[in-house]
Amino acid sequence: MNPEQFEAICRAVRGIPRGEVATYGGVARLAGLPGRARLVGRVLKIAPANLKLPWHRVLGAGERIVFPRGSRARAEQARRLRAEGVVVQSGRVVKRARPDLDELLWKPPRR
DNA sequence: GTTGTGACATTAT
DNA sequence: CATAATGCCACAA
Repeated sequence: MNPEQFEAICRAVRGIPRGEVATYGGVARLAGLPGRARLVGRVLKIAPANLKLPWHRVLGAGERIVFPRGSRARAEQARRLRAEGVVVQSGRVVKRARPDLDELLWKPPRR
């Protein structure tokens, strides 16, 4: 990939707020590279750690962690997500830290 | 140049 | 739920 694409993808990933998540395909689209989900994965893999990218907020389709069960990365990602208040169950994000729209509409807490 | 692999996605069966 | 077919394309062998 060229440097611009690398930058665009890093920017998109950096743009994911704490407690929120995005998918590889979604990041690709946000980066202006629709259909290039694989490239996003590659960038996250080769991105130097000093960039401090919130890679743990990037998930596979269906908001699933893509790393193999039992792998170190798998556990690490779940750990980091939970540290932000995200609910992860069997490798899948069940609930974000901040209430989503559906929840607000279904359960308006205040009067 | 060809092939296999990979931090993926989408659609169809 | 699972598997397969496609699309995508960088990279290493």
